[in-house]
Amino acid sequence: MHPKLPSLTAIRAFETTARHLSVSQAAAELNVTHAAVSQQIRALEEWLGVKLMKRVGRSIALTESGAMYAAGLLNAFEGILDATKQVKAYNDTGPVNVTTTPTFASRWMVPRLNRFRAEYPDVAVRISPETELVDLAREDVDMGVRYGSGEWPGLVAERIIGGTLAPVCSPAYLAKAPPLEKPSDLLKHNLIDDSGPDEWSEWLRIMGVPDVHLDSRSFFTIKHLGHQAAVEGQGVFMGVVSLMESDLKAGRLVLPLGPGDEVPLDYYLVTREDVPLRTPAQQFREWILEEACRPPEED
Amino acid sequence: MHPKLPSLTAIRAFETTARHLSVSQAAAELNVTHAAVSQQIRALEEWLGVKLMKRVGRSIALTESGAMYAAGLLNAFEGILDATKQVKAYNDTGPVNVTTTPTFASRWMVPRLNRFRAEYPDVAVRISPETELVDLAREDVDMGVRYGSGEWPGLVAERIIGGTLAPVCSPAYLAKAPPLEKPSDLLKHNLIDDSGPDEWSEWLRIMGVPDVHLDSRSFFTIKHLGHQAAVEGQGVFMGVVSLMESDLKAGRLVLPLGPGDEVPLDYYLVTREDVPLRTPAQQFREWILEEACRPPEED
DNA sequence: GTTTAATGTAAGGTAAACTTACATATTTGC
DNA sequence: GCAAATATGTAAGTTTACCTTACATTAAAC
Repeated sequence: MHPKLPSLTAIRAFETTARHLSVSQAAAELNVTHAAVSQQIRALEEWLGVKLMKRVGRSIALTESGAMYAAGLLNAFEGILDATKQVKAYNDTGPVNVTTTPTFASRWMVPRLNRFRAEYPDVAVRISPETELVDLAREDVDMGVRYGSGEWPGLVAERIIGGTLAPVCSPAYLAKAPPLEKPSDLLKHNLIDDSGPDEWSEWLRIMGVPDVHLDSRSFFTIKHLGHQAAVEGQGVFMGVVSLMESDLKAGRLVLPLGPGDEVPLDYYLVTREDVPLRTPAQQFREWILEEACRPPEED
Repeated sequence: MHPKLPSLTAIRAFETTARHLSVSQAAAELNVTHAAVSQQIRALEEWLGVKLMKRVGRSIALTESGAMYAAGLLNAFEGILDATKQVKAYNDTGPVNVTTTPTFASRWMVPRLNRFRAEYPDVAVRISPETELVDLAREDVDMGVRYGSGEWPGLVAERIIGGTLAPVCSPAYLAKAPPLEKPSDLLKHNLIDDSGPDEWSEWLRIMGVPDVHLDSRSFFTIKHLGHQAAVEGQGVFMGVVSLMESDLKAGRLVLPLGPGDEVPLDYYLVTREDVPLRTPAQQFREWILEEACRPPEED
């Protein structure tokens, strides 16, 4: 009995040539000579009994049958390539790459990492604090931590901690500053901002202080260090309560207005829906989700 | 630079083995020895740096990675197989196979086939009159002629001729039989049927003769020869007007009640939506559609 | 415990695939 | 319009990837 499939080498030679519409370029891609490719195509045509390509001037073109065949094969080879990439990625034992916001990294992740290291000494983890949102489809990223509603298309989001926002300041600042008893009082204070004015105005709008026109001069704009500026008594900072627990417990910061916002934004661990996590990343994911349930500790 | 893909021979060996979960069976399918397959798998595992299969007792099983990889490859190889089958089928110059109803075949198709033969002497055509509906997905069928509404999922339907139904009988029969002036008169006649009672009762219902209880004894049931029985004066036959044109013109049959039905059923040429017609079938299709527009001729 | 039926490994053989070399065809440039 | 440049096509010879043969290993069956 005849085999069901022609030589795979021939099929690949044809597919590559069809993609480039050039025997020479195909040969270059396959690291062989053009003669090899040409012969493979001829063999395939003989096996099928069908002419797949024709010479047009000094280049080549697909016949109708060839175009049909190439379309099908293109798909199939892409499938093989994808599957191969996926297995290799899945078995990559390199460091787990986690992209996250700078705040979450420094206030939540880093303080706990030593516990992970103790539990899984063989798994290397690389935390990349990124100001901008990183596309998880990037090959060098295993997972991310995002602040938002938990709805991201194509991604699986698992809640880590609440994202309740509240204004905070140091006890010293509160003592010597103007009264701060209701949200609208905030307008007379130094508002520290480390990302953009949106957080403040959004929060004020929700708390019933509408039509606030905050121009950029209303702020200390200190990139990524707003929290520290608040501790040092430079003004009022808008922060995520669950990321300031240790400062609140230690009395370095206070909540003059109490936590009261209902913005439904939280911190989520996000992973790709379509690609399975490789083993070390699975371990890190499980650890994070366990850690998220753990009650906060004294420090 | 390393090639992007491992040896395709190795990939196929692995895919086949994964499908059978047996090296020996895979070897049998590939027409090689088990040792060849075993070595190919080992080579693939080394190339990937990933263990894909493990020995379990005296047979083998897939590892997690192996299962993942096999699933992707299975798809891809099926794609290659399908594409290959399709090109071969597309370029098959064997006879065009047309499945159709016996009536349409004998009354419309066969009388015109000599014209097709004259136009395309190299294209062989095989008409298969089938009482039952034939699945067009069958590999040995290029197209079909079906009687119906023109709506079939997955199929392209192109109208050939109208399917208007009407009772017919021979002039001699009409002369000596009871009067036949309105539809309800039919109940006193010999009704010839060659498929089942449905056509008659459906037609009578539409023509405003409801609640007719026709039992099988009301009929001459003469399989596939009803038309001829009518010509011979044995009773009234329910036929498709456009398939009886020559008899009507020649006076062998008459329409005692005139053509009057509005059943929206016609004869359609149907082809598969997902598979392109091979060249000879394309030619036959075009010829049929041209012929459908042609005015009827004397004979 | 021997037999049987599967997979794994190593050494050597062979055919498929590749390279080299030359032929052919068409576009480009002068 | 002719030579040069740039493609692809074909044939003969070489290489190497793949396969076979032969034996080892393992576990289930009897």
